[in-house]
Amino acid sequence: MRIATWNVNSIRSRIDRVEAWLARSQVDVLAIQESKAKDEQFPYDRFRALGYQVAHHGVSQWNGVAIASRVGLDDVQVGFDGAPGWGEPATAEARAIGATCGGIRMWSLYVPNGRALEDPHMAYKLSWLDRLRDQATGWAADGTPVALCGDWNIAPTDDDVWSMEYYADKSHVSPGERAAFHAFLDAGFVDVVRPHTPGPGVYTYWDYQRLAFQKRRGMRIDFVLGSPSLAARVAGAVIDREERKGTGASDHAPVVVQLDA
DNA sequence: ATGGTAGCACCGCTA
Repeated sequence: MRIATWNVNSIRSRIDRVEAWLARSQVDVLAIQESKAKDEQFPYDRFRALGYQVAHHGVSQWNGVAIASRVGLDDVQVGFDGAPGWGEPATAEARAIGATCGGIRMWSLYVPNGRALEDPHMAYKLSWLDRLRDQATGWAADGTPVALCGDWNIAPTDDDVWSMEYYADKSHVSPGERAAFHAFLDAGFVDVVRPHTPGPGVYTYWDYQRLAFQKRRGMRIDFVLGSPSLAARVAGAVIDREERKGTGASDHAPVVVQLDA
């Protein structure tokens, strides 16, 4: 079985590329982030035509998460208990959806950006991650294979950014964010991609600006964190940077994990 | 050459 995660940066503008990528990548389950669509705008039919069931959660033009599966899709959960909201008044954003696909408890996660170190969005990001870790620990407690897939908006080590000088005073690399990410590892989750895609200089995201992709100026911020029983089944992983090329690409590359059996 | 992109919805916001 093959699972993947991809921040598509608008499903409506990217659907042709997503369709073509599914056809050639042959993934069984795809966690999608940043659909930038409400449920009624999501192109369900395009996925169905390829043999995938889809669960999508989108409430505005921002955020939006989905799971597409051709190995079953059951027990869909929108959001997670205790997830903090944003705005005034604080309301839950469309940043998490879970479903059981082929025996794997899949989660598509779009972690809040943080924006800047002193921005209120940073506290929201850290709180959101703390609550997620608390919940995810419970999901995996009985040995269920859990895959926390998504855009984490954190570069956990210096090797995960093209320049620490550039990011020194910016979000994504701060000690607080890295601690929030590391807390998942402490809870038993494993970055199942890194052993198969060693760095430095290996990224999943490149800004659209300043020819970042061509200059190899990226960040590794998209991850599949597996519970121990999932991690034990990982046979390989790739970051499909070919998909970042050409006109009409998302600014994120898909990340694919091959599982035994 | 000291700026550059992209997407959505609206003329700014988010990334």
